[in-house]
Amino acid sequence: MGRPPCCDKEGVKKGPWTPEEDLVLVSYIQDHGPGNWRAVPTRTGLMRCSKSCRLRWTNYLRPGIKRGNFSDQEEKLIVHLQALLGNRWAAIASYLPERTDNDIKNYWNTHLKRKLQAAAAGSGDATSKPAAQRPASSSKGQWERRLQTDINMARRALREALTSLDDIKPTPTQTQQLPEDAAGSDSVTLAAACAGADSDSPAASSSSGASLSQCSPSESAPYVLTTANISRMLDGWAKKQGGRGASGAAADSPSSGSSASDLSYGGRTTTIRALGSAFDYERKPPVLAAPEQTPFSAIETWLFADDSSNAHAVLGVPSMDYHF
DNA sequence: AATATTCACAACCGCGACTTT
DNA sequence: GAAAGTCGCGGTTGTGAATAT
Repeated sequence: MGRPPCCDKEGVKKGPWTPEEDLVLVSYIQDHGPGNWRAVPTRTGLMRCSKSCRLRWTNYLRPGIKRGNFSDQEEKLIVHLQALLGNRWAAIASYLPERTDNDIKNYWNTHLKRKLQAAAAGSGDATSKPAAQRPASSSKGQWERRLQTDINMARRALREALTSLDDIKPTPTQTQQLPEDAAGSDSVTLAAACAGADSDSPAASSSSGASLSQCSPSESAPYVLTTANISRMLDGWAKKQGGRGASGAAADSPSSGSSASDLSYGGRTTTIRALGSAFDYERKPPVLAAPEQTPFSAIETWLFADDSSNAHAVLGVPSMDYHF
């Protein structure tokens, strides 16, 4: 039932977001939480379509997002999850809570795909062939059937990759945990907590933003922006500008805790000061700290458990034993 | 120094799935 | 059950920065 595109209305702004727009959006979500995106443009006065607002939030403004420089671990995890899941970026992103599906997709398209193609050309190893490179003529149903036969192969490859990283991977007790005051008394690794919401079913392969909300026992908790998160967000802008040789004055002082940031944004320079007072509605501690390590423990547990039926118990995902 | 090319990433678009009426 | 509305996903594009010529 065709519906008109949501963004073809006159007066709807497109293109890069300004800091002012970001602040308006963040402020609104701070008060109301994400969701009901349809209402966001009218209630905030933003001349953006609802889809654009949602995208901006989930891909850029949402707290807990790590930007830039994918680690070796993350890279390997993405490669193998892509082999396992195909181009289901939202599902892959649910295993990397700090990364957005868009980020992962971009990184895949710009770095990893090329890398793998070069590697495949060198080795001719068909087993490492990404799912995206499988014949496009395969229907989804056919692909799903192949998943069962591919899965052991992919798991083995992932196990090997992670085994080679044993020296640098965190111990299970070092994996990221939700702060007790935000997540309740149970310590739960993010990977496990979020994977529980993912379940790899089409209906549940939500964006990482949705996963966040599902991870939270309290609907509003993950979206509370602290000054630290906002500062980090601004540092991201500044770093980006600095990294690209633009006029980001804060580029060489990441996470400096400075109360003022000079930001070059869309060709303009904006100075934002005293964000703490600008975000007086901060009420709760950050739910997601900025961890240095990607949580692998649950995935590894699953991998090293030869009984694939344990997957749902370990990761909180449905058992993979499909019946065809 | 000027121009062309490549790279990286934010944002847009179309579609399918899901929900509501 | 059908229609309409909304949301989320994946593919693609546009643009600015970096690099090469």
